[in-house]
Amino acid sequence: MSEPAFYVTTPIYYISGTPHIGHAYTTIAADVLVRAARAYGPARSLTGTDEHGQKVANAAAAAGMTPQQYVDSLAPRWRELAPAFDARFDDFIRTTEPRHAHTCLALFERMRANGDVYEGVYEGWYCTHDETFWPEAKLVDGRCPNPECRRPVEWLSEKNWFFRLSKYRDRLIALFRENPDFLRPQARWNEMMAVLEGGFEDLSISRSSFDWGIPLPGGGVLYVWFDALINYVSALGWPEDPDGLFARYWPGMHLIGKEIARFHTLIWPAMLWSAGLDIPTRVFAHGWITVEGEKMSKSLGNVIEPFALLEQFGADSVRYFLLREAPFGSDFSISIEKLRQRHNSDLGNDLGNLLRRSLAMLAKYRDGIVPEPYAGALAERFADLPKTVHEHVSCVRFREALDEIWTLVTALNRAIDDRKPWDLFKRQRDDELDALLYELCEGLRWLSLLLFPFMPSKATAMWQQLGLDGTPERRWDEALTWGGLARGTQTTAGAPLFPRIEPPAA
RNA sequence: CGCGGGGUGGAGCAGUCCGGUAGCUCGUCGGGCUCAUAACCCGAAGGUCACAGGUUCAAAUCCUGUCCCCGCAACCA
Repeated sequence: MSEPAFYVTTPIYYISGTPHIGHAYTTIAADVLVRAARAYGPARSLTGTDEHGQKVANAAAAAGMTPQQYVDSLAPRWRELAPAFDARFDDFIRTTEPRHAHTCLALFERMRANGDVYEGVYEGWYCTHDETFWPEAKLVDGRCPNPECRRPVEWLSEKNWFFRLSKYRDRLIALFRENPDFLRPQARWNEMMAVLEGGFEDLSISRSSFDWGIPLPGGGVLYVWFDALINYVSALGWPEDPDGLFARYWPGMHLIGKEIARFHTLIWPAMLWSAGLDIPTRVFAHGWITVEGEKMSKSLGNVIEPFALLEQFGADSVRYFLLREAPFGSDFSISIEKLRQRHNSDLGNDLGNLLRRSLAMLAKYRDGIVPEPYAGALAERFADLPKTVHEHVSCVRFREALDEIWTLVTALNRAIDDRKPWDLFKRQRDDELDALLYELCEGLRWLSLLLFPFMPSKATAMWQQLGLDGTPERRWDEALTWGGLARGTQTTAGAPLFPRIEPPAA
């Protein structure tokens, strides 16, 4: 049974920032989704960088570079992010690429032709230092409300292009009502409904006070957010679609952080409708990672650097922690100590040790050679596991998927204790011993396949210790049938999968 | 009356939408086992589900009110 082509995106990351654990989180989640989708059919993933806007232009100037030189110097560190976490993306888009500008202008023209783009005046109180328009009500004594600024503001007005967003309000409300799964989790859905039921004004979609952006005919540049959202379709080659990617993969789903739900679920669908395109299948807005319950921020100095974490724990342990620790969608807190505990306990003690003790016994009692296939109670009990795991992952319930997988880990560990292979060996109960050893190896093969989306390199290591060729990147409907591990396969116990990490000496 | 999230055994969290024996992980204590990364397995203790009212045969779950914590300027998933 094959499913329709699956397409998932991360947001494009704002290039002048520094990659932190939150970026890694979204990136990893998207990678797991796409890998799991591939177990059943074609799938494609996209990530990239958002490179326009005045902030970038100013930072470039401060660094003594042209904006293009500046973004070119920063792009590599964002490209490194996904591979560092074992996440493989099919495409990486930069908003400064010609293909992107091309799509943006085509979309802009399409919207204008449909009467949804008009010229108007954008004005308000502007703080030059913060480069921000402030609503009258926010001003403090007529000055910039930013406590660290408080400079006088000036009335600015510029002629800009506007998008008739208000026109789509009713249609958006209908979308949210009829398709509650369009935006998950529920808390974000409620929030956006509240926005829809409140005021809903047209959106200024161009800027004329600076020029680092996609130039529009007749002057000015596209507003960064307007430009940014379009990346999801420019990467597919819309509108010409020379490789057929758009036809095949759009619409897809967006994985985002909760703070940008508004752009992705209100503005973006309206833009697509305006241009006559399909809207995303769904948007999942995940929560924030906090440190000791507080938001990560530079000013608090509690930012967790993703690359430092990798050195200590390895990509797979970090991936596992982030997806197992909390239900996907809610905020949760991270700490080195928690990571260490999960690594030692779930991964080292439960999983890694299971592989090791099983293969050690197989080596000791049967020279490491897999015995005759045997299907008993375990085969029956876990027959539906692949389906269950796949359903959880498809619904972005990573934690629940891992919980399910762990029931197999626990069952195998328990089977060893209950049936005491060392005893069977002594008493020469060969059939019982063979049956158990087979179940352990076959169970481990299943674990390797099921865990591959979550922990690709450790799952592959398991696969190889089991004496199997290639990697556990297989179609689940074919590979996950009990008895797939062939008799006579030569296994080789290797180094511990997740070596214990001791706490820092007090 | 700005908006939103949250307050559940020692710690961290599910469960709350669709009321019906309060569950998971870690930690603690006791036992078992010896194949294994001092790992594994079994059992136990420990909670008036923030507080107060209300609805109900029945409320962590629904309604009302109160208290407390956290986000909502920038960086930013």
